[in-house]
Amino acid sequence: MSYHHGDLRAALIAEGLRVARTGGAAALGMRDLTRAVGVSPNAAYRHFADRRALVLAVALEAQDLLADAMRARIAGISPDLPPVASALGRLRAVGLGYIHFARAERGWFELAILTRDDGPPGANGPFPAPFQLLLDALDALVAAGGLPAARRPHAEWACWSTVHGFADLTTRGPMRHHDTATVDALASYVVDTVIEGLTSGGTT
Amino acid sequence: MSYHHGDLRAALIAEGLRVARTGGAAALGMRDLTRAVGVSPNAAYRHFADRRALVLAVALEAQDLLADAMRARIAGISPDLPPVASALGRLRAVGLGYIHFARAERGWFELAILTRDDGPPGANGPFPAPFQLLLDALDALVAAGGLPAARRPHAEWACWSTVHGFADLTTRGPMRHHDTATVDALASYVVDTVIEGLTSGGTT
DNA sequence: GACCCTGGTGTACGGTGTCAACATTGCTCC
DNA sequence: GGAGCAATGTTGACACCGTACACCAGGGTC
Repeated sequence: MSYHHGDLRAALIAEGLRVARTGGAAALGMRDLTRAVGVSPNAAYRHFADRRALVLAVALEAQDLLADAMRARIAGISPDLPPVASALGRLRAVGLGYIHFARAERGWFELAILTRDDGPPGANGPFPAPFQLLLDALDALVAAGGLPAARRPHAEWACWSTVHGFADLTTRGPMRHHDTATVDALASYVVDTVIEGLTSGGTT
Repeated sequence: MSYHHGDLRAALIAEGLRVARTGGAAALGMRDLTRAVGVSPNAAYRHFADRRALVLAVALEAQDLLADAMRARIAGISPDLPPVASALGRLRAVGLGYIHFARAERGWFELAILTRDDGPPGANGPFPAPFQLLLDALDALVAAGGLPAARRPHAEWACWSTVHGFADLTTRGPMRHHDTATVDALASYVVDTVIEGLTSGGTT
């Protein structure tokens, strides 16, 4: 057995992703991961400051997986649709993709929404990919004429709040054990409700 | 010092509530709590099956505190308002009370939204008090004529998703470090947006 | 007074994250 | 090609955790 591992950092992240898929962040133990990779516990400290750093590294990968899932759903939209309908479909896809991923991959989702505490989003580096997809979808909706420009500001927070809240309620919360059909129907309803609130004339 | 404690269970919960206020659920350690109360670690096991059970017991108290905060906010609504405006104000108070509590008392909030996994809400015993407040507010809005009865079903999930999502985003999520004024403004905007989506005519 | 139930104590086990000191390897430079 | 060195691994230890097991103090009841 070779003394050096080759790429221990990558191996730990890969194994972390594997076990976190079903076990969530709690399954990412220093000793467990190093054991699975076939290395002594402290070897990990050559690549990660502490457990938290390792978890965050795995979380970044999970965030990419979430973004991929959302993009895949966006790609499934029929290309020959009128602009507004297309933009609306894309916005819906962003939300429903988020929700579907949360339910299909709870462990990964738990990681994906983990945030390192280094100020507001976008302050250090670009926005996280899933959030950027939402911003793009909203901008596209404005460009297509499906949303008045005056109502664009802060719309991302309304959307993200609803979608994220629904995802949380149906994974960790009280709707955890509801059957898939019910949850899917509710997801559509909930997403449509925010979009309705966004697009219809209001007070502010 | 008397051999028997008197009411160790209550003492543990009280101390738990005290430390969880700033430390969240993670601060609820068997050894820490028993130490603080002046008792041996294993004494707790006469009253709680395991750590999880203790945390859930404290969580129940926290849930009551959340409900109290929401009720206090509801009580602050001007009594001489037209019925619809009053009902709307009450619904808003439910949402904003939830959000405000989440931000003012993160530790307690983290506990309050903890759910034991015993089926859907209401299946075993009554609904949690905070959720019941939401149901009541929605029903009252229908009674006052502010929401068509046809649109009442499932409305609670749209409301709860948005409000809970916003609470999560502003406590654990990316808006964690935004200043209070900004968050307060966004909270109103977001809550109003769902209500708008609920009350204005839609597709379904 | 003998009994047991309730609610505490002490000790111990296996687990964790992490620190400090040491060993091994491959790369670089004279 | 050998010396030196940085990178990367290992071993051992520490403090801490949740918890199982055996034991014991006190109060209530027959």
